[in-house]
Amino acid sequence: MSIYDSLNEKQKEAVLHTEGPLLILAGAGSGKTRVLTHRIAYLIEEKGINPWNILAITFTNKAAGEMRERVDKIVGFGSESIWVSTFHSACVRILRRFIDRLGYDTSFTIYDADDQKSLMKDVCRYLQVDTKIYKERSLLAAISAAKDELITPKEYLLNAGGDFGKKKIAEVYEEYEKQLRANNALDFDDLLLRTVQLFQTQPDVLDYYQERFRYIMVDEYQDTNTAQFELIRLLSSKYRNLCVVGDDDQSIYKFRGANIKNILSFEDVFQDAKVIKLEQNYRSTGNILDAANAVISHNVGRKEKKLWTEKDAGEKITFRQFDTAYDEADYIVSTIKGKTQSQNASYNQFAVLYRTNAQSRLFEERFVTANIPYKIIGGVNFYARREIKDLLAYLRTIENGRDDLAVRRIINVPKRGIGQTSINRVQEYAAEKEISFYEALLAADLIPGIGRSLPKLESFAALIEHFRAEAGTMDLLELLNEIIDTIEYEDYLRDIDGEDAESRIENVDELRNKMAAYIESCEETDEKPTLGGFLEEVALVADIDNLDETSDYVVLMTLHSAKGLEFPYVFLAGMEDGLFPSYMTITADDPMELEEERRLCYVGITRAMDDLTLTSARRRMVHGTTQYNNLSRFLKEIPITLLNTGTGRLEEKKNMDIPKNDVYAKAKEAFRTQAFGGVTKPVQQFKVAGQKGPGYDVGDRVRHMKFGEGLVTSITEGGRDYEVTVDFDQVGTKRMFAGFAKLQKIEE
DNA sequence: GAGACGTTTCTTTTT
DNA sequence: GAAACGTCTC
Repeated sequence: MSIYDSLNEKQKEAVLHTEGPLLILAGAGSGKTRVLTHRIAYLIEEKGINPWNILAITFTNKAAGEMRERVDKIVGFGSESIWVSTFHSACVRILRRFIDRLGYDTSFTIYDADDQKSLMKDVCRYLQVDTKIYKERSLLAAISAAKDELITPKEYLLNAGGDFGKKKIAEVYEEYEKQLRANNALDFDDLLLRTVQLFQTQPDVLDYYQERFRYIMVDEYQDTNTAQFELIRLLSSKYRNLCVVGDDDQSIYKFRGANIKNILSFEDVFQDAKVIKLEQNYRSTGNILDAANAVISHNVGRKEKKLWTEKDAGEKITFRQFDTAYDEADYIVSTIKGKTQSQNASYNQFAVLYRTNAQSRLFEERFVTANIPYKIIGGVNFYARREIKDLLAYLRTIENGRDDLAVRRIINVPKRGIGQTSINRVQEYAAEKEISFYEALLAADLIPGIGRSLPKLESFAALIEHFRAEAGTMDLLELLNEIIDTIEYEDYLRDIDGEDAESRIENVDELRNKMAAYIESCEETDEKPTLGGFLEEVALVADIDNLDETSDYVVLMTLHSAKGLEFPYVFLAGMEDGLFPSYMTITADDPMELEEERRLCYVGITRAMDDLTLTSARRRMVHGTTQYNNLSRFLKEIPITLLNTGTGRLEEKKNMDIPKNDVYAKAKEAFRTQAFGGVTKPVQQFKVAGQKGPGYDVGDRVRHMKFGEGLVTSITEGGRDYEVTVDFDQVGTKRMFAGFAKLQKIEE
């Protein structure tokens, strides 16, 4: 009996189809990782393909590690020469070797979101862009979107036409690129973009990798963006052995540039592509699967498929609504406690999923009080913490003297009496001489007007030079310790914030551990540990990579992070309109945004194997104010027969019994959300109850001819008419003019 | 140049 | 409610 006999017919078909383009539409829990690993095994063992010629791309490092492990088990040996990695790490590996062809140094630095923002601030200051009008964040978002689509600054300008805003973005984009290059740095999007450019302009490099990667597999294909698509198209265009696995129903990264067309039109681009659907689900019970199918069927733009299972219907899905988010957290935590006792479940069988990272805090408190081990995935990345970034900036400065951002970050950390004025002088001098900030520091005595700061600058430069010299002789860990000791960093932390100091120092310790782990992993693969290698690994880890299934803790994370995982018991918290789906998507003009949100819900439901619990709260604190939310519309898409609600129906307490002043808070909140999403208008005065108005007030229930009943959340005077915002029960929040809307107040 | 204090903005999701 | 930002004082 061969290992392939354990596969079902469809899975087997996918494994055996090795030549030419192949699209596997794999529903949630249909065993796609199994297919991929068996396919790799089949290629090596039955087809005699050299493992060296196989490339497998996954979404996270964690998935890559698991795949390698599983292939290891089936194949025996040779699996270490398969390339299993994420898009980003594959690109870094290629660029470290060839990026000099594009005029960068191969020791380039990778900038994270934080670095990007600092750089963008510099750019805006330099170009005198008003960041009140053009926010750094939105500029970066626009640039990132452009890079995902492989659009260069010049092309962006051409596309802008007469649009002033776009022309401005093009200008910023160009300068941003210039500064990245000057710093010998790449941002995340660059990693993909530059690799594509490398392949486009260097035929010999492309040919080298085409020859190497004769068999390519891409997991989570529905989440690839245009740059990633182009990358694999180029790589696979010679041998055409491209196998992509994805599920259009699980596409949840549109905001990051994922192009769902990549999967929906795969067959158009690769005309001879074979398509295989995997629809048998091995993960969830019948009820859970029915609920998932029911929810996702509300989406219009999707490839028709229906998951089925041989499993029993299982327990009904539990739903509970609570007064507050605290009650919700209490319920979930005590239920977990209860089930570990009554059903003898272990903590690592539970996951709590939510829409936004902010929701994790309440749970964290409760888990601590209940003394239940837990792990929060996501939120503030470990490597984004201030103390870690400081130390990494030292390492980066040692590694890449052109990384101005890193140098400027640490020039006065710990305090050396070097202030903004001196930094600006150095900066100006560097710009004038067209040298890096650090080079300017080395010649600080030539900087005009530097005055009394000179000795401080010189001693900082000497410090870095000292570390550089040591970097040549010491091993990595010694170097890190030397830095921490020399700058007396732990004392510095105690100085600046007494209270948090200890946890920050623990983080510093953790950084040492991470470095030690890196060195160890190098020994396993016989690579030489380098500073560059460490910094690279650090730049590309996602928090989810730290999830360890063998440790016994409850996992808390966002729905996005949960993709690809499964748990026997799943809690989906915060099932409320306004939170999930978010206000952004409810009020968006584009209905596709709500569909993406629904896919996220589908992802959440399908994480559960045996037991799914949905919860919501009537009120919760958001941004420091109390918000009142109705039940999530997604809940109502689940057939009531699948739910155990305690009462047999979806109970919905209307917002009528809310104290008046809270209604105002909500109204204000709603207005702000509206103003933020739409055209920015000066905030107008809120009408106070009792004054002349359209015949109803904030907090009243009204009826609209088309939209039905809803709650008035704000009324503002807009010139000749009143502008009314109503949260309708059926269609969500709408803003309209009272004169046209003809709203009828419902008397209670 | 540094620290204290008040004000404003933000949050959807992440490699 | 926190973090980032701006302003003021020493």
